[in-house]
Amino acid sequence: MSAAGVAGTDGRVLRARGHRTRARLLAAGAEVIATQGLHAARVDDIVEAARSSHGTFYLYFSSKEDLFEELVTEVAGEVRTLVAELPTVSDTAKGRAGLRAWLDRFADLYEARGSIIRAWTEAELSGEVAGHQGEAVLGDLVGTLATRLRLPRRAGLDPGIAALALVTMVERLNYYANTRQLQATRDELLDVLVAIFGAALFGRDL
Amino acid sequence: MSAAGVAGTDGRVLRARGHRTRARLLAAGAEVIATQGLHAARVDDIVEAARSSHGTFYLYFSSKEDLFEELVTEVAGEVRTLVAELPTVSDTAKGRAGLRAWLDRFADLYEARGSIIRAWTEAELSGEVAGHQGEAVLGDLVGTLATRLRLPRRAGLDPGIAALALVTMVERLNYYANTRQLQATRDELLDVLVAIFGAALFGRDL
Amino acid sequence: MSAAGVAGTDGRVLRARGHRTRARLLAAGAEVIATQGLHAARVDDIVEAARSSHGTFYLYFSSKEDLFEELVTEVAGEVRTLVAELPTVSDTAKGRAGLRAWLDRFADLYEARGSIIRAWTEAELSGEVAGHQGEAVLGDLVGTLATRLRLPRRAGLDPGIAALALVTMVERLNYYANTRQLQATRDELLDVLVAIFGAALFGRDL
Amino acid sequence: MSAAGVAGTDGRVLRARGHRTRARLLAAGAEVIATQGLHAARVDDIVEAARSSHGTFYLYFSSKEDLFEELVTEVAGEVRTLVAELPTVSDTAKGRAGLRAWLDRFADLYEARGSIIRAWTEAELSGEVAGHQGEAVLGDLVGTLATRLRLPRRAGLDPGIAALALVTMVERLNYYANTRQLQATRDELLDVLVAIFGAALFGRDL
DNA sequence: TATGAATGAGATTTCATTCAT
DNA sequence: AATGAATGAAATCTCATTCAT
Repeated sequence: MSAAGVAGTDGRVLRARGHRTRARLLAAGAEVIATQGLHAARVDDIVEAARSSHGTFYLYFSSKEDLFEELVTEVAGEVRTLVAELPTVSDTAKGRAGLRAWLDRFADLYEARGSIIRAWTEAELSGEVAGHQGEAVLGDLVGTLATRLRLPRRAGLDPGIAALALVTMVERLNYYANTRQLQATRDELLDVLVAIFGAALFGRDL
Repeated sequence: MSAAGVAGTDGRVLRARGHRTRARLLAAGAEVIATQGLHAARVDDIVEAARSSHGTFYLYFSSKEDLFEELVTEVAGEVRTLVAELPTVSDTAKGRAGLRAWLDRFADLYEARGSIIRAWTEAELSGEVAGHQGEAVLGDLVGTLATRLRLPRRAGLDPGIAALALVTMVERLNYYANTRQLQATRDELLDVLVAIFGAALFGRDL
Repeated sequence: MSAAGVAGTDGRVLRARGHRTRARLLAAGAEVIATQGLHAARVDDIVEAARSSHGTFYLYFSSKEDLFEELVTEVAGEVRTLVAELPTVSDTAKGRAGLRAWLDRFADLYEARGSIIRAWTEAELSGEVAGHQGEAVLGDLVGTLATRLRLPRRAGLDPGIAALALVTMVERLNYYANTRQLQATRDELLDVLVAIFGAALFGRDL
Repeated sequence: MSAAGVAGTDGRVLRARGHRTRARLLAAGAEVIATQGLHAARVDDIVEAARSSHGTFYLYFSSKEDLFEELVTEVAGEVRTLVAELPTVSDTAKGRAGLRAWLDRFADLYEARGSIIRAWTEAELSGEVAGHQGEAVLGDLVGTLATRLRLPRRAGLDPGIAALALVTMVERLNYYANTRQLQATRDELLDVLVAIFGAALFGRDL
């Protein structure tokens, strides 16, 4: 989406200043939601963090949900991009290194955007936001994994379920690492994920 | 907790009718929270579902959060009981059968109580409820798993992290199964979980 | 009012047990009002203090105000009795001693009943209770004082106003003494009151 | 306090319109509290009297008590100013005239602000408001009186108690005059007060 | 005569959104 | 393009009073 294409609520095409203000509000929204959670985040907090005002907020977003969906769309794009770059994983040193590198990038993304991802999951579940980008992105990720990871078929397992199992494991482990409920270094985290992936994929030792 | 020991907000000991009303409110609370989420659930909805009134609600609970914590304590007890019964898993048919049976019971519990567990996780994270039973129960589960599953040490992996990874996988897979984002039979679910556990624990093929 | 004449809300004549319960509620009401003030005093507190119940409360009093008015009537009677015993004050040692003794009894009464008297004043003023016994009792006291104290007429002063001035001084000084805003012994209190009365009445030195 | 320094609940600096609204709410609050008393005064009444709304009310005050404390601070300032201007009273025509003039100003202040003063006294006593400005102001007044009135020491009276006695007399007499429980002209009121003060201070005839 | 459960009107407070400048 | 004042619907919680036993 090019900057020129972004418009305010009423469809006006925005000038430079407008873009900056809009971006400030988005960033403030992300920050406030990360800190306080989606529900506790009040428009008041967001405009204060953005050093803006209520009136201005509604100049750029039609509602609080609107801003949130915008954030989700942003993050969904980033996730899709990352998913597209998931390497085909083979049972070689190179294959493992590629997987580890990819999981490292995922961890980076989660560190930066995890709060949005979490809020998004919760919100979609409770039906508080309209779209269902979440399911789509998740389905995308699971589908790609199921394909690229070449999960063995011989055991009669559903590769979709297995892929989902592994995906959620990755997501949750990053979640706990970011919420400080898990004290672990990035390397320890990746060690465990790669080991379990490896065992699941190639039947290797843990 | 014997019935005689349960009391209203002000410490009164309740009679039979009181107990019934209180139980009705708890059940209604669980149902409404399951359906709408903790935030969207209004006291209004709960008392309506319980065919009771605001005044009565506050006779038994000091706030919506109070009722919720009560529910959480209930569920936490059930989870702890189940955790205590986690078998030691060995690489035998019997060991796998024991694990599968336990995961089946976990799935049952999650089916019945998952909505509370989810709301609880979210609420604790955003600091909306006082206690931290969630972390304690999770730590309990992870610790028990790390011990009983005899995760291999030779790979230099942190057993705590590995146990957490497996636990979250179990929890999330049940989550998606219950929220209908995952269409899978109970058997398909257990197949995948047992397979990944087996691979992680004993280095076997998926 | 004889015990036999006291009845419950519905006009029933009460038996011994009923009388005791009613008395317990009255005493509890006085205590709670003294401690927490009229507004903060909830029926809940009163019945708890009386080790009774809501249902029982409304068996004896038609409302919270009803109990309060009963208390006021009681106190009003005590005040009237005391007022009736106000001695004629002459400018002699005996006259002063009589005045001092009477003020001492007033202080006793205020110590015991001041909280009711205060609540009563406030409530009547804000129109929260129906009756106007307060004004009547005050008028009675002022009238009696104006007569018995033989306030000098020659200065052209209105004896009613002067009597009111002195009465309020007595009431407020006791008030501050009882609310601990004034740290004074009973003797210091009486010294000041007698001195100012004396000066006002007989033009003597303070 | 300059207008620029006054802010809403959240510390925003207000513009002209905001100041007007805030002032309207304060005035309405004073009026409603005067009429109905602190307890009976509902936020609803206040915003209606101010032709404003609930939301606006809480934009400027964090609660009903907050508004009330603001009023009290205002009045406390006025009382302190008046107290500071209490003249040293000597036993001369000029001294009496000065005292009378001061009592006249006190009566004016009480006429305008008495309702606040009364509510304030009651509220502080029952612990419904946080501050204890009342005791401080009263102590101030009593201390100043005790000093400036040169109450005779020879009688062995505590000047603090005597000053308090006189102060309360002034306050209460104004109170009864304003609540229409005392029908008296301003002059009659002042006559009595000056006379009793004079008698107390200089041992003169009433 | 006593009890305690149940009620619901009414009060306070919050906050997304709109309005006026 | 920006601001901040104003709004009011909706949610929580209290408590005097009534009901059922």
